[in-house]
Amino acid sequence: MDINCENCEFRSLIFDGLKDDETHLLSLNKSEKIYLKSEKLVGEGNSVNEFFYLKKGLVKLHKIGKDGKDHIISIAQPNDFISLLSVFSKPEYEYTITAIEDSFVCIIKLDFLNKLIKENGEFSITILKKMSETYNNIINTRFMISNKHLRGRIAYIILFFSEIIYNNTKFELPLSRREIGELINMTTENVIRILSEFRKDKVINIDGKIIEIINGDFLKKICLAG
Amino acid sequence: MDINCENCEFRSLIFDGLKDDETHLLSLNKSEKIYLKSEKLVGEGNSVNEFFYLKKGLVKLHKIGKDGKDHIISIAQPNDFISLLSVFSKPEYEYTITAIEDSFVCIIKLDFLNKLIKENGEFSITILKKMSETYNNIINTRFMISNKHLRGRIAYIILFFSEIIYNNTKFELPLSRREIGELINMTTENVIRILSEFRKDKVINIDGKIIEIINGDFLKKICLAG
DNA sequence: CGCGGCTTTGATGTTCATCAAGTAAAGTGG
DNA sequence: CCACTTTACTTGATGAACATCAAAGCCGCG
Repeated sequence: MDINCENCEFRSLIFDGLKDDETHLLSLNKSEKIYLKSEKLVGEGNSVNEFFYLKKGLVKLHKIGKDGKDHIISIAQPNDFISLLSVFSKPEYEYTITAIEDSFVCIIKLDFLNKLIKENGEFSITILKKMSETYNNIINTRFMISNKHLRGRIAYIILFFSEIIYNNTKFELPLSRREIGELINMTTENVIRILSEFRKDKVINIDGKIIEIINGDFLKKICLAG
Repeated sequence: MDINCENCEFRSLIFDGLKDDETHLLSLNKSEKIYLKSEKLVGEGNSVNEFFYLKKGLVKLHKIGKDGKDHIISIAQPNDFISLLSVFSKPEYEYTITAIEDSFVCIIKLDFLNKLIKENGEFSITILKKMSETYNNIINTRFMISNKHLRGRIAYIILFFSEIIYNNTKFELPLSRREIGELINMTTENVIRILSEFRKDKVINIDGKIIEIINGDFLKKICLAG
């Protein structure tokens, strides 16, 4: 399981900036792990001493609201630093991270990462940029979703999985209807209602969790219109 | 106007970590400026080559949505790095920043800041932490607001200005009713309606933009209840 | 003085959550 | 492997929360 980081095919642009000796040290300070679908990587309140890098799979970042219901903050995909949100500001995770597909994760000791940042100026700039992008992405997405009507949100989420995650007009939803509601702020019933509506209007085909986009232009129009 | 950074009374914890010669260089690479209420510091699309640090006053970070309406993302207060959101990930600002009170700002050249980050490892960690906090704060606030009913949102915003910004149960709102709506996602009419309701119920006093909290416990209850 | 922007209140309609009820699917224990 | 329980999915009916529309008063400003 333990691959040398020098040859890691997944090594992101971030770690490409490291010097050879640093990359070698990285090999010694990381571990790798597979999490199965619905397995928890970290829980809200867990102490932060590692840094998770998603190589393969899909995870959700979520948190229980004061209403007692679960809310999904974002979906992370391969090459994302999935613990970026909590790692520098708090001693404990503010969110729970759960695999929504079988996921292959690279785990780096936080002490080592901090050392790298302190010693390698270029690397620290790269991390700053990546972090800024990650956060901006989340804020922009949440902003967009909260300004859409239900039909627009469903259109958005279908296009998100089709274009951003699976790069295919036909794909299997990694989330239940309830989870989709938790992600885009609507009730399970309405998720189903609007999916059915799109099916009746021949915008998509639905077969359980398999979604196929028939009229992508319409979805894009609805998504933009809000 | 140009004060040496060594003696700057506003110098935040961030810059306290600098070495003496770096602090001196900071003096040479910064300028200071006063923006009057409703004056724009930067506009969406402006190129990012400076870093703004708010010494005194209050600014809003906002952006035009696809609906053509303005939306306020967050309010920044003294000691905040107000351009933190765009500065590392994009060549242009994604948001507009406008003073909502007369504001005193310290402007640092971005080149110099990048140099500091590369050369001073401790400083780069401090910036990472500050950035993480800023972003987390925004995400948590937006999350909280979007999960509240209108009355809860108004209660929240009154408490926000009272407790976080002005530290006083009586204060002058720096925002118009419309802007409050833009900040907490509701229409101007409903902002007014619920403020009036709170006034009738003797929860607050209103005199134009002057708000005085009478029943703070009730506000806290409503704010928490959602 | 008149115009536009801010504030206020009331009436109306739409969007959406909630409630209810039923079917299908999936996990659990004997 | 089957009965049992739970969880996911689905549809319809109802009502609450909220946006929109309309109208009027107020104030600052050219």
